[in-house]
Amino acid sequence: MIIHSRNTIAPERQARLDALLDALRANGYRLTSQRRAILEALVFSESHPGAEDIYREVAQAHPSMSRATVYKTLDVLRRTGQVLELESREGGPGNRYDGFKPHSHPHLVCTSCGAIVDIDEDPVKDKAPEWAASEGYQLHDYRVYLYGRCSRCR
Amino acid sequence: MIIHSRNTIAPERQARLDALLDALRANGYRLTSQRRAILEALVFSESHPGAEDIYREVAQAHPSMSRATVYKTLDVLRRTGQVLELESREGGPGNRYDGFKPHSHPHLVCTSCGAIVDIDEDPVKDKAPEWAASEGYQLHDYRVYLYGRCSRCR
DNA sequence: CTTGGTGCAAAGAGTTTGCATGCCT
DNA sequence: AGGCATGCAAACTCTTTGCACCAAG
Repeated sequence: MIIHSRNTIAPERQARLDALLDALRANGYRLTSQRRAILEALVFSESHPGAEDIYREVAQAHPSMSRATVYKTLDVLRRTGQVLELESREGGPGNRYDGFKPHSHPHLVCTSCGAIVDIDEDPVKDKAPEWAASEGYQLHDYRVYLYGRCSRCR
Repeated sequence: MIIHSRNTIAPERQARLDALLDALRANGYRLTSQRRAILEALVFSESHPGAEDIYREVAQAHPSMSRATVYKTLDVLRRTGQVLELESREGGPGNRYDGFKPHSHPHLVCTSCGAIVDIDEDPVKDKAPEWAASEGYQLHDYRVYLYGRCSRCR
């Protein structure tokens, strides 16, 4: 999977990267070169990469990079709410990550090639708290996955 | 996890079990005593059991039961569209299954104890095909998971 | 300097698979 | 009788963990 082709500069991605770095600093985490590389790969990817994708991308510049470091960094980001973890298995093995838009939003997953695209509309967002409350639950988060076949795979 | 307490007869569950048996027969699958037991555990459970829950329930009457048989039977049911597989990891490890209402519908998952309850409203159902089409995807299925803490866990 | 981070390897968990035996149809 | 189903164990994959070494602050 191609993480990104950084031919054109994406200012909003750069801003998001800065915000991520700030968030880690604010939480007392150290900014190692490995972490910077992982954050960069995450934020500049438009394909909702998996841990393995991030590892392969980052390992090019950091040959000694370990998968464990990728997982540990993803764990840090998850705990600080800076990455959205997609747990759907339908788009291939392993979890997928969104570091650019870390708030919950619906995703459309190709069950053939694993491509994932964001959906901008979200009818669940507003209703979810009521539903949860009516069952006595305190809502924390939610996920919406649509499964289908993308145009390229058909 | 308690699969079910069958003190009161649930006619709609029995009807669903019969439909499941018919579906397997219609697809040329053999009805072994193990399969019957697994289907029964699935259909009469109100807790969206995981594979391990089903195994433990069924193993009581079938001491030689294998986990592999549970997984293989779930695979048969999945392929024939007779069970809804919930892949969310937030409610504990392992997939969860709904054999009573095999059509997709939203679920509310307790991230503390893993309890899962059905949500009857579903604003995604109607909108999903449009969203998918607008991205060039052919929609097959979808999932909606709400995560929270149930009243007992708070 | 001090403490948290990294990288390696091994462990872990859930699920799948190969194969000999068994039993449904 | 024939062939799918079962059960055992091993394999597999993704992810987590323990620990010695290293580097950020």
